Amino acid sequence: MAIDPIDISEEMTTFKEKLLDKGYKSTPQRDELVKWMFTSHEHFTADDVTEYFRSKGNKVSTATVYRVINLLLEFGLLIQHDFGKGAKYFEHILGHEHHDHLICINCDQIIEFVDNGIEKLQERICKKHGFKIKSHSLKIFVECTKKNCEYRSKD
Amino acid sequence: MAIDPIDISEEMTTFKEKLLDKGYKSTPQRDELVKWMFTSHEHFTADDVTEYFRSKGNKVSTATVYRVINLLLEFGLLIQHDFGKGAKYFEHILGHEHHDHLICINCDQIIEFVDNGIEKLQERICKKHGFKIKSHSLKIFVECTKKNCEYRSKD
DNA sequence: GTATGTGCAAAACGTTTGCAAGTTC
DNA sequence: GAACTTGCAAACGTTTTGCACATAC
Repeated sequence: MAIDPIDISEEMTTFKEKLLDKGYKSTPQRDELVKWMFTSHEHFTADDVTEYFRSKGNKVSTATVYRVINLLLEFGLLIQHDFGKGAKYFEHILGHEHHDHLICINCDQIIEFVDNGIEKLQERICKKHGFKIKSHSLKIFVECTKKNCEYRSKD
Repeated sequence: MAIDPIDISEEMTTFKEKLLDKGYKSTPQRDELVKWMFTSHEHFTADDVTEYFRSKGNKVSTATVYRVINLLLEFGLLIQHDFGKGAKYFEHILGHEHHDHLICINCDQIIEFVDNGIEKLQERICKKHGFKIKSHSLKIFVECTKKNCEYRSKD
């Protein structure tokens, strides 16, 4: 799939500002990793990142990958998902309106969708219970229609 | 909190029938563990179970606890949740209509709620995308109002 | 020059598995 | 007694951490 390049220069600036703000330093590793994560069009795991850089011949240590991810989470520039597939999945927030996910229980397919009904529902429920909303996560587990996915459509 | 005892005898029978059905055997460990899980009014982790039995002086091995949990999941008598708190949480299905969760991001409080709007929403979305619904999970992350929970209400 | 970041290997965590000994049917 | 279950410890996959060395400011 062709990647239509997003302009991430503004967000890179935000990132660097946040770094300095907190007394952290700008390094080539952080730059490269953050650039990759901001440009990624998919949900990715820590391992995806490491593997990508390894395959390009640029070694990054797992530790650094996780440290950068945690930095971005702290800055609110990355969102974490738990799709029940073992590892955590991440996704940057650039130009993404809030969305939820359809997850195939058999294969790795994850589809995003947006539905305004949920936002209203969420507000209604939190108002009723008197809590302060921070975020929500709606996952609908489905069986998808990919050809390579029929293998467990028993029951 | 006083526990109002539920009658689980019917479900214990179901459990034993399913065991025999699949050529598995009934053992004292399974009985005790399943009884505890069916009687539990809370979401629990594998560790909660192990700890409970240890504290009572009845040793159970972690392996057996996990094996029983997986058995109940296989039988559809237990539901698994991922609340982003590290370990998996489990909950029996007895007398529980489907519900979703409010999760405090700071403390361990998890509140259940029922809202019919979600069911309709779920159907609408799956119909639109042409997938077969298996289940859904709506989690609303909030900050709760427990006294022991104010400690991270900054930002 | 000091504080912070990196990479490595080791540890930590929740969960699963191989195997010898014990139980159930 | 054949098949299944248990408990232990070892293995697992993901994520974190301690530490010596390297880098940014």
